[in-house]
Amino acid sequence: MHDYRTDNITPLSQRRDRCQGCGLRNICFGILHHAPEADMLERLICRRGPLPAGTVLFEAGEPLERLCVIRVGAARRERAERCEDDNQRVIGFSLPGEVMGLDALYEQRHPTNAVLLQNSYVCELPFQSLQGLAAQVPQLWHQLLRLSGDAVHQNKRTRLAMSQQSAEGRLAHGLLDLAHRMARRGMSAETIDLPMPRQELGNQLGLAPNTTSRAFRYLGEQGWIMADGRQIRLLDVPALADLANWSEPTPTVRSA
Amino acid sequence: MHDYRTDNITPLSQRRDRCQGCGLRNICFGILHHAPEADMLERLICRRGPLPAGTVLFEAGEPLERLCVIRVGAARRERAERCEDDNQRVIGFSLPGEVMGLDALYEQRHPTNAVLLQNSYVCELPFQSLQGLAAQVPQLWHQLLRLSGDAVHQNKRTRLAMSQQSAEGRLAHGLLDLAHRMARRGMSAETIDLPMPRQELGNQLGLAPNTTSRAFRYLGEQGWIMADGRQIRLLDVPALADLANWSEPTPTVRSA
DNA sequence: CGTACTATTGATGTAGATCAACAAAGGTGG
DNA sequence: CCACCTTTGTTGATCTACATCAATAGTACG
Repeated sequence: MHDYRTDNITPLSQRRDRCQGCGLRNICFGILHHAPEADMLERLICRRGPLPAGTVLFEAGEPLERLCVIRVGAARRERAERCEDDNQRVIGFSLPGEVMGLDALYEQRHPTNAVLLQNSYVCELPFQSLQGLAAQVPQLWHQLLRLSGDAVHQNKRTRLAMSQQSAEGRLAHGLLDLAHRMARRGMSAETIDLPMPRQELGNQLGLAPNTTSRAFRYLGEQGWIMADGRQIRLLDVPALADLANWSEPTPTVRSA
Repeated sequence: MHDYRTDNITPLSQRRDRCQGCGLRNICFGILHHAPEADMLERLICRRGPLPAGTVLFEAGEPLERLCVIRVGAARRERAERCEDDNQRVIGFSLPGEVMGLDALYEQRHPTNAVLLQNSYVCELPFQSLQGLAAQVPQLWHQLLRLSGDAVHQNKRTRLAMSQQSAEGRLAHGLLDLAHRMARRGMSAETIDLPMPRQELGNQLGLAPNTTSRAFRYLGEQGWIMADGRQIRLLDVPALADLANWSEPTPTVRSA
């Protein structure tokens, strides 16, 4: 594993395809689309890729220097300490378009590792520069706070599901969560391409590998989902939502 | 249950005891202590109390109008929908000094109810006004983002504990979490006065009432804690931390 | 063609939910 | 003051969901 920071940097001068699948739209969620400040933000962003699976974006304890958004790919967030059981470390996953690094603000250093699950393209944004820009565009602060606040809420809900649901319910919750988050970014909510092995998904849901397998089988047998390898099709979202005690607009319903 | 907004409002003109156990210090965490802007923030804050236990501070779906900080007391956060099992609704607890409402930013409306567990004193801060002040003191945005980001991380950790730990481990985690959060606000980390019934704490940890009781007994028998009613003394924090797979500075170690 | 890694399936044991009874504490009204 | 009820906590007995152990494929990759 080598330091990825030195390779695959696309010089800014060569890339002016703003908002074209890059992190800009994701970070700003449309706020700056047509503002002149969008250009300024654009200039602060640094794109990197392709980076191979396994690349460490940042490690726990590292000082927060930049926010990071995956353009294409996915990452796993994990605790720093090696546990006896190596599988008990996954804290969560980061999908394309989701801002990574906000949870580092409290201590000014990253609380977890971030490791790429697939070959990925990422955007980076020095936090210092962002602060500078935000001083001129206060809405940017508001936007970051929105994203962060949402993450709080989502995590609370998932925590509730984890502590109280059956294995099948957890899996349903996990799948709906992924679909929900992908739908937000304009990706298909019906067909999920799991960026991680099934077992790792199960593990993050607190399930043993074989329990995960059985839960997948169960959902398939009920006709709620169609699973083919890592391709998961959600056939009956309402049923899944019911099973998972999901209590918000289901993934197919786009939120504003 | 009546609308609490109309009673027990202390006119601002009568209260100039700034930073004296009020939410100001809590929200600003010392940032504005000596700045002239502290006065401005001070003027925006509205204190209320005493409010009786059971008071609904806000309900899910309500638009976000103000942030709220408990000065004395505690609150329970719960889902809006009535489940078959009424106990499966607790999302979390809010302790004195913790900002409530940031999770409402994404949708601009509160995702959960907030109900007082005890007779409490609270501070309120209209979000509009806060935005105005933050425009002049950008550090305030940063501070809010810090708090929110920290909440994200804490919730992720708890989620991990919930999904993978034994009953005793969960309880240990829950107690350490409370102690940790109280210690941050300068309260004792050794002796916890549970603001909620034990069973409700257990419930939030995904434990049945009788399992909660047994877990308490176990921790007591090991000599890790001394429990007398709602008074819990943490006798062996390292042991608890080990059991809970706690992986951060233990409550007695004050973080900067 | 072997060595990982990932997934499936069966057999077994156990942690904890559930059911049920009871005890202690706090409130309320007579 | 005491009878009464509600809330909260404890303890035992049973039952089940899931972890665990173990074996076997299927795939990918060197």
